[in-house]
Amino acid sequence: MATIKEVAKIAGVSVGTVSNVITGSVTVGADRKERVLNAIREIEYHPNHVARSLKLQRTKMLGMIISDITNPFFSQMVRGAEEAARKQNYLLLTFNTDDRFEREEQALSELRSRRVDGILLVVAPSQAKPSHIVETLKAGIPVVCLDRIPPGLEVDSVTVDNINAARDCVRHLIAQGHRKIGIITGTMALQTAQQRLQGFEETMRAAGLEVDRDWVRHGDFRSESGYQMGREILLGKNLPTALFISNNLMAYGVLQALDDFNLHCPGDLAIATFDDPAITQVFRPRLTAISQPAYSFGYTGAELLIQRIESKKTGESPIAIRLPTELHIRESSAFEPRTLQ
Amino acid sequence: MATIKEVAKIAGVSVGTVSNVITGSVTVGADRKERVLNAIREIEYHPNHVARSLKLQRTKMLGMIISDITNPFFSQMVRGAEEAARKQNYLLLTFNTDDRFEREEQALSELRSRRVDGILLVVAPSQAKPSHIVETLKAGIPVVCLDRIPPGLEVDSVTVDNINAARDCVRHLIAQGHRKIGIITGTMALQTAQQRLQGFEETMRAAGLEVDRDWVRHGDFRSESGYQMGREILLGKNLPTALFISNNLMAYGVLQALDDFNLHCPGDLAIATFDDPAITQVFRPRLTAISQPAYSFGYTGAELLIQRIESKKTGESPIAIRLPTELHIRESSAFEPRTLQ
DNA sequence: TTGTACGCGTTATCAA
DNA sequence: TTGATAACGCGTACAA
Repeated sequence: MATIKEVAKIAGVSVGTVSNVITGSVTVGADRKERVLNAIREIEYHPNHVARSLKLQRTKMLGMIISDITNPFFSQMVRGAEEAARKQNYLLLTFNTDDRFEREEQALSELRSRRVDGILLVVAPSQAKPSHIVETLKAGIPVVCLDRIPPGLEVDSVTVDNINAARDCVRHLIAQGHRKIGIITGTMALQTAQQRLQGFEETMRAAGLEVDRDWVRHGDFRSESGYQMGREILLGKNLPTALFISNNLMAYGVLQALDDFNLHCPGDLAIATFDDPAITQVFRPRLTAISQPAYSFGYTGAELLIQRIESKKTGESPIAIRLPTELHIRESSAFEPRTLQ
Repeated sequence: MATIKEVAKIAGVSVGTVSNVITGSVTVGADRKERVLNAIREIEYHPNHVARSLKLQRTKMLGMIISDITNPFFSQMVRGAEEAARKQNYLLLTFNTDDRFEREEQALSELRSRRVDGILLVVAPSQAKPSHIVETLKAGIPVVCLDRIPPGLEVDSVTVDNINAARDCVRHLIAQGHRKIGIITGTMALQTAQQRLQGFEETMRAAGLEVDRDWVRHGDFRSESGYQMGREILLGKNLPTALFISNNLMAYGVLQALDDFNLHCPGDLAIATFDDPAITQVFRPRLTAISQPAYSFGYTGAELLIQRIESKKTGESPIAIRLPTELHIRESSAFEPRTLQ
């Protein structure tokens, strides 16, 4: 690998001059500049970013910790973050935790060793105090939490209003004619799951509607749990006519369960869900869904993070960005129970 | 940020000893080791990986260049690569090119500056000679091409047998009773697109079936092009009964087009496609699809790449790994034209 | 405007 | 087994 020294030798100038040409911070005489540029091209010199990072004490890398890139919600998020990052010459180092706390700890530790300039974090569920995050912050590494906020932590964040989104969605189900409505929650250790449940319960209570205890099931945001909970509900004696499901993956699981029983949506069970990836929209049933601005989560989060990094303001009060959601009403939430047909 | 020097001072030993404790390469006396470990914990020392990289001349980072993480095919691939990488303590630096050649060049250049130890590459379509890849290889940075092989380049690769996969799929359509079959190809500058078309044409010819020129459309692997080509075909006077589509995204586009015309699959137009992401399988219509081992592309590719890196065998003849595909026959390819009902 | 020399935090070599 | 020290490649004072 060519070094700055070799470039200097070929161009017949000093390393300082080459460096000045590259960074552009200091003006260099036109002739020398020319010679340097030629030398760079000649030996295909690529500035060693590792050495530069060591010297400058910053890597121009952002760490990004998510649960699973395979979930369209997160792949959109990563895409958004990457785009915002690249625009300011940052690169992304991505980790999947599968929502496992140990993995998050490992990722954070690794990222600190790698000396990333900041971290985008979708926290994993946990009962433990988020001391690993606190320590990271204390070490002067900015962290922006995306989608979820760890309980009892003051930190920059980009979120949505889960309570209101859930409320609107459940109201819609009621307006459709549904009275017997159930819910599959996400991992209850997560704030988002709690809030979606809260929105559901408040709305049902306000409408004076009973919720059978069998209709409230706690999943973990993965499709297998949706499948499992869906089955359990369908095996009950008293069936709801509609289900509010706390994310897309679990909704797919429920659809799978319906299929097993040879049941249909919405005829046998109506469904409304969080998350609304574009790819599913050409298929049937069309899902009534609360769309979250997944891409913006990443984009906005990265922008905020970089701002924090470059302004070096530590100890500021946390910035909390709220992004809007939107309820898309489609066929899966229709009220058309079989018995009426 | 704490340094190894501070650890040494606190533990009352030399930096060399601390280093030995950390890397574990040299045996250190039990008492000193103890003291070092305590000091590390006390000041929360995280070894500076940047400095280590500079010294060791390797970063334990892999570059990964794909077209779009948002496509489930690639997110699976990235996930696989990440898992294989982490198993051997490598991290992934990911780039989306949107299949644009300039972005690929930028990415490669950036990755070389970052001194990644190797690169996983899904090449973008291009007429140009892949000199940027050749130069990278020449610089001693191993590259493994995933899914697609750039024309005229000897390089390690992980691919599938596109010709045979397409052949099997088209044979299935014929066996179903279809005689009027069209195709939407991918970007024709890409080997995969060419091969899928080739498999299609060979099979049709072998079966003595005519292919209307209007039924052969060239897309670009993105859903918009599937939508566009789908519309054009549906607007024609002579309609095919089935369409072989070269990837998942374009298939969604075609479904969208069918929807616009209030037409149904497979009743009005049967469909078979490349790629088979799990999430779509609970929806209708169920797509007849050729599943590719997306995860394995990444996993196997990363393993191969790391092997190359660590064995340092340069100038070896390229290794070409072939992964199996599988045809999943579902309802979207059924032969049940409306006129017969 | 240009060149020299130092230091960023490690690891490896060598001598003790 | 341990400690001192020389790189790794770059950016940047500082001197010229």
